Amino acid sequence: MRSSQYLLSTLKETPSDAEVVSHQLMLRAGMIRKVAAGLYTWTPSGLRVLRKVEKVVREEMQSIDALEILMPMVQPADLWQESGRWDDYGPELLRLKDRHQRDFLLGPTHEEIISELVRKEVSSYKQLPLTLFQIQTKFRDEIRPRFGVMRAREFVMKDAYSFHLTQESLQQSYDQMYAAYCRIFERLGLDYRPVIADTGSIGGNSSHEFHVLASSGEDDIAFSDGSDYAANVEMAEALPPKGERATPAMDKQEHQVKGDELAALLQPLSVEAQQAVKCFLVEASDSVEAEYVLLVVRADHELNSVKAEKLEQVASPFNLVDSYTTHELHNVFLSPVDFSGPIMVDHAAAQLSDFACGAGRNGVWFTGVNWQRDAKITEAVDIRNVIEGDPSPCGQGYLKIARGIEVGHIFQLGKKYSNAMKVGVLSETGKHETLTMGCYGIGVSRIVAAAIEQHHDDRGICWPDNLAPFQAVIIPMNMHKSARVQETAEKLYQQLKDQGVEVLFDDRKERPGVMFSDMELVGIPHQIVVGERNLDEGMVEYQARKAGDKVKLKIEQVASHIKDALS
RNA sequence: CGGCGAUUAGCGCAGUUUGGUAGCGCACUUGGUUUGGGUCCAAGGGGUCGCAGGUUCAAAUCCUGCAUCGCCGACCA
Repeated sequence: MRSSQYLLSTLKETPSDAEVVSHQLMLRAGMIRKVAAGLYTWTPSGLRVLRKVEKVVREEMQSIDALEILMPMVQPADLWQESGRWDDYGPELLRLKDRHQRDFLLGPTHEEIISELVRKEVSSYKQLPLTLFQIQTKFRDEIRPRFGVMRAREFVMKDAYSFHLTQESLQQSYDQMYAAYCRIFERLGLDYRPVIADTGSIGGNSSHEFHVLASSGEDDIAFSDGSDYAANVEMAEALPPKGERATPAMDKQEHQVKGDELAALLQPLSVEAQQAVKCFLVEASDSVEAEYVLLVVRADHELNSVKAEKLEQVASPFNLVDSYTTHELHNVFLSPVDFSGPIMVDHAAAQLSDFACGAGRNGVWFTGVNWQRDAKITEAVDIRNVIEGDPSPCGQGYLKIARGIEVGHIFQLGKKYSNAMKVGVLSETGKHETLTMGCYGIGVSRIVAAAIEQHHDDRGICWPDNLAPFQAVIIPMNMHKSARVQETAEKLYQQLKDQGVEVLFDDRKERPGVMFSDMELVGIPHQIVVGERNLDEGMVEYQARKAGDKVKLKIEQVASHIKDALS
């Protein structure tokens, strides 16, 4: 490709609404342009990269015999009514009507459509196991789209679905998919971690997320410094502290306090946050007689609502109740003392003695409170977020916490959808069996942003070879004044093209500085500079975008040198 | 959904307090100059100042409503 015939729309200035570096660079390098909140047009350079990601994903899916299909983005409501998700899904689901006033939706995911396909097309156990995938545009009406294509409303996703007669078969496909995902992220040159994950609203049993480690990530990942253990903080287990609770040494005392901020309130009491607890009022589930459940964690810890929601006593969906609206009591004064309903106490808080807590009256706190004597514990449970330095639940090492960008997620769905949508086959014994399912997603467009988060410097993007929009670029110095330079550049361009190298020939009538900075911004990994300076010796200059040091090459060596660098 | 803020040329912004001819930098076009790291000079094109209504002799500027976008929070794969 000649840059004079290419749309190379680079920007010097950073658009003001781009916060994270990948968003800034994608705009500056002319990869995407915003159409509306969370909606982007992929321009030629951006699309080239997106297609590279798709290519790797597609190849690895094919390598485990997953079959590619393409399902519609617009889906009829009746299938979603059948699975129950028409009602379960919130405003994130964009619903629309056709001209006959029939209900449709823009697909955020495709379990219903694939279930509909498989129940019609697959009728015998002999056709199993079966894995199908597609690379499709999804739509989720995110509350707050941000960070460019990292969290867009419309995005490209690879989604795969597998169908099995037995759990063992599902486990087998799940393991294959897990391995394929590892190969994909390795080939894409990403620093990633598979982590134990929450199954979220899609439901099911086992689940792993694949995270690209980056400070701009939106998820906290906890991982052990002594083993391979890694989990989303939502899921990472906080081990109960060892040892016995100390015996009470203080009497319960009442204190008038000012303000309603925990830290400010503790200071005059001379109580450390580790020696105090905070309480949360949540709706109780039907299995409990009380209306509310009280959740208690140590004041320096954070409540983990994913864990709390899984408690039998707590209503799902998790609903935090504002005690001010219910009892005219500010949340900070909620108290386990004299609370009538179930009191679920985090292990660390349950370990405390002589601690401080709210008194159940506005403006009053207790010190010297002790469990059993002053307040009951219904059950000690794990309902807090782990923090850095906690012992790893795997038993080896301590936890560290890093930010991650979720780029892949695999689930063992079980029979959630196949039951609801009656997906089954006749087994060997002639009996009807409901299938068990797995589903496996990769955020294809998000990967583009994630890769930039990991591969950039102050001049622009530094693409790994497998992702770069072009593999090599030829930058001629003053070609429009020098016939020799032009001739050599043209010759190299032809040679590289003939060898199948994706090469950009910067034949614009621009000053060298402009070309250098544009090509570095766009991030083309291999640069050839053709200039009068070296032509007398029959040489040109080679520079790798990442390493940066310049090497002189004989003109004849260029093509093979680039080929070697790429392999 | 709640709080805050923004909306003026393709991009980044000034002008709004105190109403009176629409500005700057980058980008773009033309000519010249320069040529191994975003040259320099000159000339030029491009705007219903987000939309609608109101006040006024006169509104980018004051008032009202709406829309869009962003940030923080809550929520959510």
